[in-house]
Amino acid sequence: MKWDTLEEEPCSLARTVAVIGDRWSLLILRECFLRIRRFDDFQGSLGITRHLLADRLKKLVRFGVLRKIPYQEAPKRYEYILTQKGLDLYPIIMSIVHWGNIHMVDARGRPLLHEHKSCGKMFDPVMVCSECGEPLSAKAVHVHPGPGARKSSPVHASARERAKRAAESS
Amino acid sequence: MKWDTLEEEPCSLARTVAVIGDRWSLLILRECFLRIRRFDDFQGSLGITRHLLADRLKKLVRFGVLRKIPYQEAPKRYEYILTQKGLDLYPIIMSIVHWGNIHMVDARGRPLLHEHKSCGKMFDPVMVCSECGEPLSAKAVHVHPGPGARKSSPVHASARERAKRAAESS
DNA sequence: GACCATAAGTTCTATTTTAGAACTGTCAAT
DNA sequence: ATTGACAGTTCTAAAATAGAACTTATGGTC
Repeated sequence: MKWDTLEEEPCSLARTVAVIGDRWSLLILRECFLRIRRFDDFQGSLGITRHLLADRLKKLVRFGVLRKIPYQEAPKRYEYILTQKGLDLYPIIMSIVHWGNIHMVDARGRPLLHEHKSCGKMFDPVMVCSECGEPLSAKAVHVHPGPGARKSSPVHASARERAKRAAESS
Repeated sequence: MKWDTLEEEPCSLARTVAVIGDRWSLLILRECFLRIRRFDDFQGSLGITRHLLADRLKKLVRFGVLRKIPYQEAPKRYEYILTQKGLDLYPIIMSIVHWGNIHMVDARGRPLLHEHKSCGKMFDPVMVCSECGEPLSAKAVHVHPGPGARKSSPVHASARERAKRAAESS
């Protein structure tokens, strides 16, 4: 599968993965949320090769996640800042950080703590239902095909076929 | 940077990216949450090469995200199911899907809709503060070094150096 | 008994991507 | 005139991926 076929999949996860589904994009975005904006700062803090950094920044700009803003003329220099579309990635970044905090920390504990300015407390992110406000778990969610679903979704094709065969043979 | 150096970074995001930070791992996990469990079903629904699928499943088992459970003897066959550690990835998957629903859908609309069984309504996931329950935004969060932080964090090294130079020259 | 199917991989080669380092161009300051 | 900052580009070697064929174990069919 090529990266550009991924963008066209009838699946919101696949399309998002086409944008952020590689390690460097996610690490670059982490830096963006930590107020890093310039090429050499990304390069220095991440240890990414300059070649790949240029490539990934270009991709994130192309997808509208980052915007190139000039911060000086002569010589013309740009910095990369998050668009609203990019800022909306915050729940993804935070849920990734939170999972790492729970499952991947060593004996020394968390590398970073997060303070919620509104309430002044150190917090963890919690994902809740927009309708009832209760915390979400995989088991409490049922999936339905939406208007953008593919007629015959490939997602369950072979599992469905096995189910059909089982039904026929009984 | 190698994948295994990523696991040891003093950053919960980097460590999580070492586990799920490639397109196939995320797509495999999507299938897991849609109740796909078997090798050929993953292969058929994703179109991933068998080689890479075997490799990624092995990695996810190694990290304790999936567990191999025998479902028949003679010949011995296994299926892959999510551990609790794997189930805890749900907020990550959901926030990725949600971002795609908002920013990457075409004219036809969302491929999938989600129903919250507890309240019976179609919902979107919302990330809130564990302490006050308010929705989170990047701007309302302040980051502090935690107990597992590196002494001299490389994260802001060059930005800090620039700040220092600016201070000295003024 | 020979032949086909199922399931879960493994092996092979060609292509693509990435790592690592060096190089380019523009301007400012010394 | 030289040095340094900044934002890239170019180069080659190493690693990862795609795509297809092959393997192993078993059960069922002609």
